[in-house]
Amino acid sequence: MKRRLITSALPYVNNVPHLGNLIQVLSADVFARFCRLRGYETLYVCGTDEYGTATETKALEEKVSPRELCDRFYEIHRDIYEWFEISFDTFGRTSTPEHTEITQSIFFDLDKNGYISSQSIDQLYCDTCGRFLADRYVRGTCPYCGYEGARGDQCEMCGKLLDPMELLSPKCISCGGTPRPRSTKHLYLDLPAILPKLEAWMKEASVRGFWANNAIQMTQAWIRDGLHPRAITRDLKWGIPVPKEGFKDKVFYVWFDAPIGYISMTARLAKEKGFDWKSWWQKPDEVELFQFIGKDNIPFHTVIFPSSLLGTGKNWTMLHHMSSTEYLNYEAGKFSKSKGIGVFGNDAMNTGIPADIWRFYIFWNRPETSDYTFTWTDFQEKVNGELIGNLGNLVNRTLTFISRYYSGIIPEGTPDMAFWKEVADREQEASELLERADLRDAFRTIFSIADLANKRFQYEEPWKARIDNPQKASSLMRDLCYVLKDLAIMTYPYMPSTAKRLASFLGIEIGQGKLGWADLGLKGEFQRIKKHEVLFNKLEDELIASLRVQYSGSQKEREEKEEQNRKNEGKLPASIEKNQNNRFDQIIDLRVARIIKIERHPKADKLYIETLDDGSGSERVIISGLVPFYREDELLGKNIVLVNNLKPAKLRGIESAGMLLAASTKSLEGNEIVEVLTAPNAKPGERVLLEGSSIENLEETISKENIDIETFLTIPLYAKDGYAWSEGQRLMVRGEPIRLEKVMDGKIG
RNA sequence: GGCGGGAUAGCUCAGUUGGCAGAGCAAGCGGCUCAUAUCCGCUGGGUCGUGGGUUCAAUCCCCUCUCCCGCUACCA
Repeated sequence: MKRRLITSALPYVNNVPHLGNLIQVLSADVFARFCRLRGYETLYVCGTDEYGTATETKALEEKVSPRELCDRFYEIHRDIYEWFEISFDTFGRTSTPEHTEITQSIFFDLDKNGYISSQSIDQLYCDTCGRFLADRYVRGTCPYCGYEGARGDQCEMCGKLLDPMELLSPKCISCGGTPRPRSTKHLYLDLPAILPKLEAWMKEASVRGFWANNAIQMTQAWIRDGLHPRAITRDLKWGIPVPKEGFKDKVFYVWFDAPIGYISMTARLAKEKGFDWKSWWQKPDEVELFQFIGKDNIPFHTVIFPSSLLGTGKNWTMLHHMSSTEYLNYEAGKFSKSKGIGVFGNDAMNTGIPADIWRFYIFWNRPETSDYTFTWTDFQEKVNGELIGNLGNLVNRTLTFISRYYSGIIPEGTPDMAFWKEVADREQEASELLERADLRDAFRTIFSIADLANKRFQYEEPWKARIDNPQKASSLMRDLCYVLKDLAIMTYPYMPSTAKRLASFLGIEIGQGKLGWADLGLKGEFQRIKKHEVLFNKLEDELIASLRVQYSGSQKEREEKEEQNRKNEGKLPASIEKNQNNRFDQIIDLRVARIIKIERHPKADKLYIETLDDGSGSERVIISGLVPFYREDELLGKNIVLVNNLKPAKLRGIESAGMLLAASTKSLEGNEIVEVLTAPNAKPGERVLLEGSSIENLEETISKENIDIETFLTIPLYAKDGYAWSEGQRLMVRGEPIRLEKVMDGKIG
């Protein structure tokens, strides 16, 4: 029986985990608890991933050291996981001496074996601080709007995305000095060179370790699309120093050191407890490594980390089973930290709903094969229906019955072997599923045993039988007590507190040295019920309704939801159309502009760089992917339709301040036809409006803010009958509709 | 545009050596009453996204298309 080394994805330190993030940690916890109960020697390792730009920047903003910031967030994480009763053997962190030591030694081995190369790139360097500056560490004057405090990656005033190199009079934000461009060298992990080893390993390991389907697919896609050398160093302070001549002022890139955290956290625990970490991590014949992650993390665990280990030439304990889940979504959309959407760990704690209820819901619906949507209604239904209605009710009705009619003494009787055969079959099935870390199916199988018991309770009608046929009723109640014992054991990995309470009702205990997986079935003797009470209280409508409001998205989204509801009720389609037009008016600012200069993008095949006269007096540059469809001279001098308030974006290193509109369709032969919208009779700067709009009220309603491309794309624009349309109205300039010649019908974008 | 994933009952989702399509919840009906208005039984409900192909037989295998989600890009 191999020992089991279990890890869950290391949470990045400066975020508070939400329910979606918690799935990994909880999943590994269930698996670890199961393994211990079944007698496997088990080690569950997790901890915070702390190094990197994000932490360093946030610390700088809050004027604390990265260490202090991490200390604070480490506690937040630890408290949340503690509340959820995660049974880590260790919950460590990556900012430890052990981590540095092991990361560096892995690097030494890789370097020694020739898997490390180097390459130079240009970045801003601050002489005073003596270091290269990450994008966000530079501020200067925005070359577009003149704002003096623009950040290196984006100007907060005009919203333009920037390259730190284009800032006028750039300043280092920590010392105020003037940085200058300087070439810097970085180290690369030569993944292509390790590929043969990786492929050989992956081919076998994925089958033997019955990886989740998404892990196999994604890994194969990565390998198929070609691996490139990956930079493993960064010009930062908050990280592990690179122990190589010429790179001493650099640190390792987080993705390189983070997975090594699994190892170093084990090493730190080993030091405390007095064992050798290598007895876990360099014993592939004795140890199986199970890793629990989300699908976004797959390539790091199946390609990059294994490559790092294989490249050392040492005999590492490699990934055995990959349990990678899909996403948990929230109500209408996604869980999102930045937008504050969803239920976070601390929210769950504040609801007053016990951890085991959350654990129940997470596992009942664990997104194993496809995304799953958390809704409050669903939460309430599943908890009240399954957890309370099925399991809770079985416990309560059984124990109440025994205490009322048998004075709490568990009656003698003869087991119903047909019933126990069925129970044993399902227990066997659940065990097998758990061995494969199919946590959801195993959980549901366990509940099906409670369901079976409820059915028998109902069918045998002990409330009648205890008078007509006392022997039958006694035997039934005795069997049910044994079922409750089994349920207590089997639900222990999933809902430890609840399982312990249930066990205590029966006067038994679960855990190491107590009852475990081997005690399933008709084993042990019962005397009497110690006590009993309801396991959970129902989730009331009022509570759920108030939580839904409390944790719903932004105000704006709530309004949209209401609008959706109105739409579903099928009210007043006319007014909705009107709404859409208002939306068009409020969001999009279209202007005529003349192309006064056009050239090819030096680093792209399909892109033109167009300089425009947009009537504002100053020139404006946009990029368009029109090379396959137009020659330069066909476009030069044309009056095009410009999206005036689109957020700028970089294309192949050059910024585009807006976009022109073009219609496209497919010819009968399947070739793409593209036609730029033009307004030959208009002047640059003139507004393009929807038919029927008057310019006076539009000037008032138009948003001054730039919109992003996603927002823009929510406005339907299309070509029909040789005109450009939006929501049933034509686009007009100077009172004339915009005409198309080549693309009579098609999309506009 | 590329890659990946999805589309199955009103809702959330299962469904692999291809064989008349499933669960739970919701809806309707009936029963029981030990139990937290719970539990048990029955019923209704789906052209398995579109159009082709392979096959005696396709939700499943192959191709086309449409729509949705994620990532990504020389979309802007």
